[in-house]
Amino acid sequence: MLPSSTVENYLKALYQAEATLGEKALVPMGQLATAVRVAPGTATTMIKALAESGLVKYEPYLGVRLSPAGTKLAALVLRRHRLVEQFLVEVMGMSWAEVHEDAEQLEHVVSDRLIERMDAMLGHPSVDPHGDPIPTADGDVESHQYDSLLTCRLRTPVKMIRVADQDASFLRFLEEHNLKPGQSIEVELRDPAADSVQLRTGDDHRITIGTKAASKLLIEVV
Amino acid sequence: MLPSSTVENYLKALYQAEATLGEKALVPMGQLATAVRVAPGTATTMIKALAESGLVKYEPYLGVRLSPAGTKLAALVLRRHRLVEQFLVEVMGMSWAEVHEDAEQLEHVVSDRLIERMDAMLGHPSVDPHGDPIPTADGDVESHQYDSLLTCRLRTPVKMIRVADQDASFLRFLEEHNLKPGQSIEVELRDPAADSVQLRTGDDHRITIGTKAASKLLIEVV
DNA sequence: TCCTATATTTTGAGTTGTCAAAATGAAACT
DNA sequence: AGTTTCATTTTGACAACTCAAAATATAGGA
Repeated sequence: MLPSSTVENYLKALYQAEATLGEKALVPMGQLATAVRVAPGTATTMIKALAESGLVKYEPYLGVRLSPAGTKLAALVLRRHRLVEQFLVEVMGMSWAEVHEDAEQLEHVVSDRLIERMDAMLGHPSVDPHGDPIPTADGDVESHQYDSLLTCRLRTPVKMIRVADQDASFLRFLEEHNLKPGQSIEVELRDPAADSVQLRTGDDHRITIGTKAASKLLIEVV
Repeated sequence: MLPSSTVENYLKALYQAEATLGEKALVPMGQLATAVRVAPGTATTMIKALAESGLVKYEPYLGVRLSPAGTKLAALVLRRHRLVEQFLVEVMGMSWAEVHEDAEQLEHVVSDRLIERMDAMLGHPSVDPHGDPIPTADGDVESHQYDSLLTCRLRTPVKMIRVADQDASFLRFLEEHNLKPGQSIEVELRDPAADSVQLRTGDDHRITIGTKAASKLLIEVV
């Protein structure tokens, strides 16, 4: 029984929620319902069905967690999503700000044959345009823990690795200021009162962004 | 109200049935049901709904015909299908025998933005890998009437234009014998008793095929 | 015309995924 | 402990799509 697009979306949402909530945590129903954009009761119904088929572990009133089988399936959906995004940017010349919506649809229909063809054309990339890691065909992911521009040391050169947000207008903003994976950056100042973070980019531009935005830009010390 | 994949498939099937049945003919329910692979009663139900929303004209017990609105919608589905096929062959290097299934899925989810990007990358092609014409973004198609290898004059050089069949194994057979659009061919002999047609191709190979196969190879006198 | 074969439609039912709103459980604050 | 608050689950209903099988219409032949 291959999973419907709907099921794939639930699994993907759980996978991503677990990634930010931490491994062992249960994902609360409300959060899941919000993520897949359905009413709370709908999520409950769906999750009970998924628990029935062994893709998740469901603890009534507490939350859900992916089973090993569910985790693998979710990783494969994410693999398709991210390879498609990389393909749309690298091969089709689209902007990284506009590929998410298309990938969201395509991830459910691209065949194995097609996805492996894309993978080969792209030279088996390890990350997508946003720096998100691409799971292997077996569902394995290399997961690192990165600091963000909110938590890294001041006045220390770092390199941008990943953007933890898919919002198109945010990505367009980043693109305009050349804030994409690979860019070198230094945090000059953080002002908690102003809720702001001042940056200097490798190409010597200065930008001030909010702390919430800063927390979404993941980096590595060079 | 944008049409579901299911509706798009019904419209597409009607469009193609009308193309082979002739313009004014009504498509019988049984034929439609077979084409979309559902039980006869299912097709009746669906068609009544489509008639309700003005996409088809339904004559109980006689058959269905696309309305102008339905025709346009169907042509756009076909445009997406054929551009995707051309893309899979030209850009992704897939065989023309294996692109149909993938295109069948992708045609329902590729966005306008993406399909126009493909169209541009391909240089606005007028036909797909099988020689089928690609409708414009307005839903206009250039439709020619071609002779086939079954009906053309004997011992007269002709050029292959189009294959009127998407069956993967048939296409693989054609590929093996270099029988694709553009190839020049001569019919040497037709043997009604043996139900066969003998060909000589431009690269000087001889092949004998059945009349049914021959009728699917559309040609033009050079 | 009558009868039969075939195509089509109707009926009753099932599946998947969804919602709104009522009911209930858990937690939190006096 | 009692009560309010919030999240979660239950309930009843609906929309889209499907089928099998019964009922009916049409067309063709005797």
